[in-house]
Amino acid sequence: MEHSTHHSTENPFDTLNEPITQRVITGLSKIGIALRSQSWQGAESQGLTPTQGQILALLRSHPDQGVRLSSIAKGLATSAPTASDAVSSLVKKGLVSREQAVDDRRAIAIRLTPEGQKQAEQAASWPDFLLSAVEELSEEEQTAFFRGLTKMIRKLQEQGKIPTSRMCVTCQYFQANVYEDCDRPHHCGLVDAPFGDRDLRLDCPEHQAAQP
Amino acid sequence: MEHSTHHSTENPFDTLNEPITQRVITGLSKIGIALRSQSWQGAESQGLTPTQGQILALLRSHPDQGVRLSSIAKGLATSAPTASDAVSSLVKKGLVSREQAVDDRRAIAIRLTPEGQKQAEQAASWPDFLLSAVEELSEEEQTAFFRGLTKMIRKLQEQGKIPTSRMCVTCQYFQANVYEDCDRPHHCGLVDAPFGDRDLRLDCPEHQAAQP
DNA sequence: TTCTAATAAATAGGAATCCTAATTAAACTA
DNA sequence: TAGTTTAATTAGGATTCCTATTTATTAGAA
Repeated sequence: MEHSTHHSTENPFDTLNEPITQRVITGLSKIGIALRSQSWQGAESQGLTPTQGQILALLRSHPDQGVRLSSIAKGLATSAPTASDAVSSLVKKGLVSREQAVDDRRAIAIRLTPEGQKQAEQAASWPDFLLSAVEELSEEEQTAFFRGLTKMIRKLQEQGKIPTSRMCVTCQYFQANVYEDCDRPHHCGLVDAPFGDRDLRLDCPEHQAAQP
Repeated sequence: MEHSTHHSTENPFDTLNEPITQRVITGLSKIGIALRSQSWQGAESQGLTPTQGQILALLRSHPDQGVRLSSIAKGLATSAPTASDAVSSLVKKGLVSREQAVDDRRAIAIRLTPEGQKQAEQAASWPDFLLSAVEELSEEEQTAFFRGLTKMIRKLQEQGKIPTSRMCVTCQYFQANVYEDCDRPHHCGLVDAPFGDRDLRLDCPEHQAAQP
């Protein structure tokens, strides 16, 4: 009765407590509150709003070509008008340029200006207020936490509740669990090397979408 | 060279990848985007805004006495004016009442009306859109994830980056790691029973703040 | 006691967010 | 070519969000 039968019903917490799934959701909601309130603090110090800062950060992570307005709206999970407003503000501030897209004359290509480039650097780093909190976890805990996060994000993407991002697990170069090695069971066909859960990426520039 | 030296530098991901802490932060930011966009969807279907819905939910979890405006502002990590505006909207909609506080004539006591009671029920459940994502994790993964979440939230609270909530780990009834039992090492002095990480609460109505 | 902070909330004012609906222009498609 | 879809903007309205200010009340100090 000491080491093995712990999931018995004698534990008052089993009946008093909300299910753990519910408490995980509560916890994530609290992180959400922190993210919301800190996004204001981070952005305002730069004279930006959260949306504006997030647009700069998004442009920074897609440096190749100009980005469509619709991509921005999708990436931030806002409506097109909201994205358009924010881009207008950024143009007014000289951080971003609106250009004709070459391949579609309805569309625009949004790019960072040199000044925007600089600001984007800073804007992308506001979530680092979480760093010290993440560092409270041991390496193993971080890996486990990250794996859970990856699974959840993937599911949310499948459900259309979160913008799709360039994750390993949805990449054509990715082969899951092809090696015996517990630490590095996966294979990336692009760099042609094995890797593990803790190496998974959530937003890889080299991502090529796989067939579902 | 197969099972033990996995943290060698031969793994291209060790050098190519961002550190895992950074990717955890990226993942949490993505969850944050989901929370923001879904909070609109959840609230709008009720004719509310996210802030308004969150206020209803907060009032619901403090059913005893009327709640101060300042508590609401703190709990939602907004400024007092924002909270005041949202409360005014709720009063206009008949979901909430503003009363004189009995002990302090400057202060107000905010309460749910019967109609607000009903709406609060619904408003509190919008984060359940995460449920199916959390259920992607095994029981063990959920527990590990929850433990990580708890640690992070505690740290964020210490740093004042998140509103303090009524967590076990900051409660005077809580004694950490007093038992050998790995599954239930902690003790709750209120119900006088051992419990484990997966039973920890983030918002316990019986919470009594401990001395730091 | 009386004067002076400190606190609780509301108000003012302004920029931005957020939505839906409607508009304009261009690109597919039958 | 006509009709539909798509990309983006505009319009309009409620809300959010901030800081700074105002009013009332409480608490502390001389």
